[in-house]
Formats: sequence, structure tokens, C-alpha cells
Amino acid sequence: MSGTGAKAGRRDDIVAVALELLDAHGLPELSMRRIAGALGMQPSALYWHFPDKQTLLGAVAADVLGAPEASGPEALALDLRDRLLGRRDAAELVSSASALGHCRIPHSELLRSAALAAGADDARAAAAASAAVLYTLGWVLHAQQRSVAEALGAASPDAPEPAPYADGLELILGGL
Amino acid sequence: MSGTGAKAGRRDDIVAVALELLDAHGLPELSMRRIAGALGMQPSALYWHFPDKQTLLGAVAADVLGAPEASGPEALALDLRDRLLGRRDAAELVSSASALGHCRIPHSELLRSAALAAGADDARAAAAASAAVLYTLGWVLHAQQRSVAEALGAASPDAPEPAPYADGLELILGGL
DNA sequence: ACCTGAACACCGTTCAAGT
DNA sequence: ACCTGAACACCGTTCAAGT
Repeated sequence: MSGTGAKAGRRDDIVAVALELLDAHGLPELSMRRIAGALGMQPSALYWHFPDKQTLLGAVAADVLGAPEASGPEALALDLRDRLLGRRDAAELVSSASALGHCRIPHSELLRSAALAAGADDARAAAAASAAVLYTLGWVLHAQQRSVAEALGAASPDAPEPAPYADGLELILGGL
Repeated sequence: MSGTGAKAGRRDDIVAVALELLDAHGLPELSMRRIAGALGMQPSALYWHFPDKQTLLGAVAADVLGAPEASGPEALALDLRDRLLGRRDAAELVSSASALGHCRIPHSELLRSAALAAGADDARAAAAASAAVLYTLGWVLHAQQRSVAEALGAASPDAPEPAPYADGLELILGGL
């Protein structure tokens, strides 16, 4: 599920188990000690495979993002949104891993190409791709943390309804 | 600097000192123990003023955001961007505090009103305001963590140049 | 009303040493 | 090559008790 597909190995076991723990308990509970515990090893053993926790989380984020196959700009943005929505706390994970340079979002480059193919010039394609990715990440981040906030009963009663995802995306990708 | 302006009080001292520590050492170093230490008090004393760390950070975030006075949509977006760029790690602070419901971004509502005043209908105004805020937060987040990453020498050499802020904003607010 | 002191249950990371 | 065991230097939070 992670690399370009090959002999699994201990490193991929670690990423797989981290993903399970993420789904089961969320990002705040995802500690090195818990990952190690779930694998029956010592926390220190993880440091043979990864230099630090951030790098390990980057590998998990890359797994969440996968290899998108969609080809139109809107389809790529929706693919990204759906992958993020599909896993617990994925927006926060990906957002911080990508900002820190520990994972790459393949949708970015694909979106840029798709915009070029649709006839946009270089600057316009780059702006649209970057805005679409940042908007999507932000939108899902907000949605996921909103849902955890109200699950905790801390439903701030005056919080305004977020605008629908598609409306914002349309503004960004509208001119194709 | 924080509330609507009144008798300071211990609570505002805490927020002010937290802001100084944020500027001086960054968000990862901003612990309850350090804030308390800088005030010459025990960490547990902070819990008389705030129920938990997230709430305290929410108050700090509100202080960073302030009370914007700009009135056009673009001016409001730029005001938000500049406030975030003006303080260390501010984008991450505000992004997570606002997503968790511990602070409000006043620019959101003002942007919506400004879009309405510029002739947009309700749905369009809401979409533009939300997209502009999410885009701005994401753009600055990326910029700030990029700069910390390369300060640490971890300058990922293949990281693509981010598109200029104004280009993306133009896509979102272009139709006024 | 506001704070101390001590404790609880954790963290990420390093490093010598084992196999 | 891969992992253990123990340690270091921290965390956020709770709570009885003080003034």
C-alpha cells in the first residue's frame, strides 16, 4: 500500500499499523510508544527505521494520499477531498506533514498539468492548482475538527455554517 | 491588547506573556510550564484562569487576529495575511484554534459582508469569504513552515515554488 | 479569589549493549 | 541488520492545601 509496491518489509508494517491506530484512535493518540506497543516492540526500535516522528508521520500521510488517477481539475480536487475525508484526522496529518516537507501531495502537480491541458497559461495553472489544494486542505481540516469538537459536546453554538465545498471550488476552478 | 480594552488583570498578563514567548521561541516551545515560569508562577496556577491549554491558545490567537478595520474584500484578506505573517507560527496557531472552535476569525464575517456590499448574492458571498479565509490560512501556514524547514537546513530541494498569494486570491475574489 | 506543591500518567529521543 | 532496556529531559492536568 505504500511505496511503488514491493517486498513489504518492517518499515511498511510500521506505517500500516500507524494507519490502523490513526483510524481507531485519532492523531492525538498516535504516539511512538503506542505504535511500538501495537507492533510488540520497544519505542526506540522505531528510530532504526525513521529518524524521527515527523518523518514517520510523513510516510503515513503519503499512504493516505496514494496515487490519484483522476484527470480533470475538479475530479482531482474531489479525489483529494474524499481521501482526506476518508480517514480520521487526515487533513491535519497531511497539512502539517506537507507544510513541513515530510510528504508531497501528488494532486498538486497533477492539478497544474490538468489546468494547463485545459488551456490555462502557466501562471494561471499554478495559481489554480495551489489555491485548490490549499482550499481543500483547509476545508476538510475545518470539517474534521468541527466534527470532533461537537463530538466532545463543545459545540460552539454561534459557529457559522461553513459554505459548501463545491461553491468555493467553483470560484477557483471556474474559468477552467 | 486583548479584550475590548479594560482593566488588564491577571488573565491578560498570561496572554501577553504567551505572545512574547511565541515570538521569541515559536509554538512548539510554548508550554504551560514555560508560560508559568515566565510569570513566576506554578503551571497549575494557569488552570485557575483557563480550563486547558487549547483555550489559552485560543485567547492568544484572538489577540493575534485583533480587530480588522479594512473594508474591501481584498483589503480584508490582505489584512489577515499580514497579521498572520507578522507573528511567528501564527498561521498554525490560528488555524488549529479556529478549527477547534477556540477562536473566531473576525475577517470571515467582515469578508462576507464586504462581498454582499460589492453586489454578490448570499451563496456567492459566503463561498468567497470562506474560500478566501481558508486559502489565506493555508498559504501562510505553508509559507511559515517552509521557512522553518529551511532554517533547519532541511530544505527539500525538489519542493515546488508556491504560487504568489495574490494570484490565488484573484481567482477567489475576481468577480468581486 | 488566586496560588503552591506534589503527584499522575504520560511524551520524544538517545544510546550502550545485545543478537 | 535490527532490536532491547534504561535513562534523560520533558509534557498537560488534577487536586488538596494554603492565604
